[in-house]
Amino acid sequence: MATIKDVSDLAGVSQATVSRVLNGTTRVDDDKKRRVLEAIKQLGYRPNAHAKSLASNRSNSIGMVVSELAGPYFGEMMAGAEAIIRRNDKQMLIASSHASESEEREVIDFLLSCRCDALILHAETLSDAELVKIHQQGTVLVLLNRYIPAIAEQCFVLDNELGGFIQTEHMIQQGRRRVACILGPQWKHDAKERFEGYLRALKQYQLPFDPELVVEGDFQESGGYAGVKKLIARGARFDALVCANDEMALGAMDALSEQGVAIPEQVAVIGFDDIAYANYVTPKLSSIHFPVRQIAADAAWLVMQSVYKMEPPEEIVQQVMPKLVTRQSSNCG
Amino acid sequence: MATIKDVSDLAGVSQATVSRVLNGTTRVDDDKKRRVLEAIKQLGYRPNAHAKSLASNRSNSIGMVVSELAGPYFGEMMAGAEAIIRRNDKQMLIASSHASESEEREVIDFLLSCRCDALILHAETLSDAELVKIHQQGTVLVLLNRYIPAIAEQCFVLDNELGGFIQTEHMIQQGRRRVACILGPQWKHDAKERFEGYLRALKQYQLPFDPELVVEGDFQESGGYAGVKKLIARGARFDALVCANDEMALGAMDALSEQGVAIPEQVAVIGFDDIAYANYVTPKLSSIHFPVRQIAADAAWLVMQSVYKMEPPEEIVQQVMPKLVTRQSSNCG
DNA sequence: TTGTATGCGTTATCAT
DNA sequence: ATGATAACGCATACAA
Repeated sequence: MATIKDVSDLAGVSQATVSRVLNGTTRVDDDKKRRVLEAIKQLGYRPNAHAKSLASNRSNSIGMVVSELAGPYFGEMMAGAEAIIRRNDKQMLIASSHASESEEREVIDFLLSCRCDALILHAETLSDAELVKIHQQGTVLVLLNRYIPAIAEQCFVLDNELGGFIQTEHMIQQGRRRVACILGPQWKHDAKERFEGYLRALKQYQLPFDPELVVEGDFQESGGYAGVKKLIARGARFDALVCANDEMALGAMDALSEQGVAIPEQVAVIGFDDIAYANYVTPKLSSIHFPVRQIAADAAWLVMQSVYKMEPPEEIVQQVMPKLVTRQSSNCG
Repeated sequence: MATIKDVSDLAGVSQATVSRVLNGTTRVDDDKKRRVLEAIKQLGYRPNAHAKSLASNRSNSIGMVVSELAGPYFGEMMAGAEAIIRRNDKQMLIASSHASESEEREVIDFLLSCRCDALILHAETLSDAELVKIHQQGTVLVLLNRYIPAIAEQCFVLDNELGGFIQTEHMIQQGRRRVACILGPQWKHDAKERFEGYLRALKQYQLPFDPELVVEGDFQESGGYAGVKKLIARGARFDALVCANDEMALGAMDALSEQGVAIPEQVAVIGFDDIAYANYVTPKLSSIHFPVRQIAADAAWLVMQSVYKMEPPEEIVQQVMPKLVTRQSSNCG
């Protein structure tokens, strides 16, 4: 592949001049400029990004880490960040960690090797200390759906506990008294917080906590399906089902239908995240709205601002409040 | 950030020696090796990927272009490729084109600037000639869901026409005679081919083609919803609905339910792609199985093979046959 | 086994 | 405005 030297030779100018017309740093004689552009086209020249980064100590790229590349939640997250990054003519490098600690460390290492100008992380497994350390070593980083007091200014979060509370409270206000719950993996911060919200709601409305009504899932459809099967197998009786995310709620609804349980008449169901498909199942799924796309976009803006001095069009919101979205599955359709 | 020189200084060896223990190219004295590793840890040294690529003329990265980062179809595609790439210790760079010609060209340019060792493309807008040209210029590239005779060995495809035929035939075999169809954007290759399959099925079963029964959508849920509204508005009568993808089918089912139309009793519905959610809507959606994840994985293997001489565990399949998956929406639940 | 020296393709700092 | 030339951080051929 052609180099800048090939271009300068063909155009009969110095490498420096080629670099100048490429980057527009200094004015260049119109005639020479034409010759350079001509040579570039003729040779099919493309600047080598590696050489550029090496020389300029800027990669113009933002690294992003998500748990999975597939799935509605992370899809929205990636899309939200990318839109902003691309709008500002930067590039985004995406890597997935599969929520494994070793992989999470590995991909962050990779992105640091790429000398990303900043990192946007959905880090689930790394310790607070480890993340703080990366930040202290001089890497600009932003955290999604995770709060670490020491670097609070870098965190973008939804109040998961309140979300869990709202879910549960909604069920109770619909007149339900035996509210079952399918939890997310309890080692995950958000899953745990959502569970805490569930507990607080029960307490506030003076309903007894019954461990028989609670099962832990994996945030996947299959986990929700299995969760309902488990509840039924243990003979649990419930008239409402709070799910820690929408995907499990879909699986749960599938299992309930299979058992001939009417939703919401016999069991009201509510999810969390408000993914697009919540609106396309029958009955439509009530949920807690989690504006992931917007949050990720705001996170990207924070990076644009602190690294490249670009100004965001509106205020950046780092703490967003969960919002109840009622649909048919909780009898409000 | 620390450089290789900092490490060699601290360890009291030459830069070359550090490079050697890093890459394991030559045997290094155990003691020196220890000192180097110690220095690396102490300094928190991370090799600069840019310098590495520049010096070795290898980036160890595969570029991937998809139309969107969000959505079940591309999510599966990315996940399928990434799994294989990461298993072989290479990295994947993802970029999205939003199915716009200028953006598609732009992101490919970016990936070429990154000197990716190969490209995996879901290219919808670029001309055959343009893609062939990239290939001829020496870039290893692989095409997903697109067939270009000149570089057939680089193409991974599903027989979309046959898929469209099977969809339609299935409806007819269910005893339906007025088969409506919500098309994908007709400038897209796959959407057009699927439509051709629809037409062939009608012909083969001697059903008249009625333009009133056909609307063009945008491959999104909202497009499917709007499509049904349009059909109803124009007074079209139909007892089956073939949708060019699942997402439009979900939107269509939503619109039908809203109108009080019973699925499948009054109108049978079938989608295309067999996304995960097809199994979680009510009634469950019949579809054409499109193993995107597997195809993308195979595509990645082809790259691994041709660029890095890695051997795939099984045979790489570049042409896959569409497979009918019957569920409740077509009365086969 | 180890060190030295050169080159990779740019940008940036000088002169001119 | 333009041209040399020295970095940038690493791999590698060559010498020792």
